Amino acid sequence: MAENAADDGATSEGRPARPDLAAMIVPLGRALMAAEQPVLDAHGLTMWAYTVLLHLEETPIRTQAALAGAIRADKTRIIAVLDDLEARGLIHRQPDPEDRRARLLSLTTEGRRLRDAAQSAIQQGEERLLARLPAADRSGFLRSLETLSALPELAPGKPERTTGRKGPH
Amino acid sequence: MAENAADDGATSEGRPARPDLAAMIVPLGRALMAAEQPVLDAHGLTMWAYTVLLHLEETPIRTQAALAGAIRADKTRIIAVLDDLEARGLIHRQPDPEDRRARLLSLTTEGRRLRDAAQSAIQQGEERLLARLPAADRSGFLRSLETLSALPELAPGKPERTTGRKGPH
DNA sequence: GCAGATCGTAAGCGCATGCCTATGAATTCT
DNA sequence: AGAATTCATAGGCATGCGCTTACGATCTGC
Repeated sequence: MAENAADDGATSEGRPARPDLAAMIVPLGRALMAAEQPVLDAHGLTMWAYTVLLHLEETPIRTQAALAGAIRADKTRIIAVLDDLEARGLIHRQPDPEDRRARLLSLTTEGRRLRDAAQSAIQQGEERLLARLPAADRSGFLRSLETLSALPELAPGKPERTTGRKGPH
Repeated sequence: MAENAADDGATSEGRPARPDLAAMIVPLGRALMAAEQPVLDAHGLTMWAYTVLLHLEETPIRTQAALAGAIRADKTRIIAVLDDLEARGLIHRQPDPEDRRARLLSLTTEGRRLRDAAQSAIQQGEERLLARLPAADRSGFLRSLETLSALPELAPGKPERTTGRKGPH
């Protein structure tokens, strides 16, 4: 295993020993989203709505702007989503007594129930994929994902100035 | 290892032991793409162009339609990309002598050089990310990615009927 | 040789999205 | 009190994309 880079990365600058991370991960994400779609449809949720439900539970969110930032959505774009979720009794949107400009967002019991049901079904489908991995790699894979997801340089940062999407990935 | 799901998935249907795969992978892919962008800019390549260069080398592609399918692009959309790449001497686009409707696509030496340079730079950046993973997990992570990428159910399949993008991820 | 299918190309439609601006309500600073 | 800021909301603009249609050139089957 000289500079031929057997399982080493492309550190040696030659032709790559592996595909680009993005070239593997982005399509993977695409496929996962595609797999989610039917489940979400079955639960009457859009991807945005599901994302909102997920993030409302995970961290205490106070302002809609904060929520929008957290899920990388436009502040003005989640309004309709929230309107819908509220109308269906899945979330509460009460004016903050401390700062009546803001609307306090929280899940209703019904919302939590739906979120749990959808997420459970989704993760069940994902497990079918993970089952394809050698058991030895599986937990490491998940651990690695969680590690990378927590990295600061992966944080939303700041979309510096792009209109709409960019590339194929 | 009861139903409490320590490192097990959400098979037991309760609150999830981990975030959704998509919720971790999609942002990761987004971040990777964002990290690629400056490198591509520096090499004078768009994401589409880079993707084309990558796929032209990897598998012998004969028709533009096949290429478009392989990179999940619209047949009509890569034309401009190919025009540009050809004009810059990075690819050849000769009419197939066997079927003069088709254009044979191939990388020029210059194209291969640029592709190698860009990919090398990109993977170098990716290595910095991978370095954050415990060495024990790293190779397994990459192996898992390659495994999952090769899965048939992750293959482009067929975008069944979506207009533009869909969700937040 | 003619009909139908295929390839590359061009042009247009519709859609989802991000960004910007404006408006009104409420808060904070001076 | 008045000015500046923040929040939620609404509307409009521009972009990137997928899909469809159309067209000419070409290949294939009859």
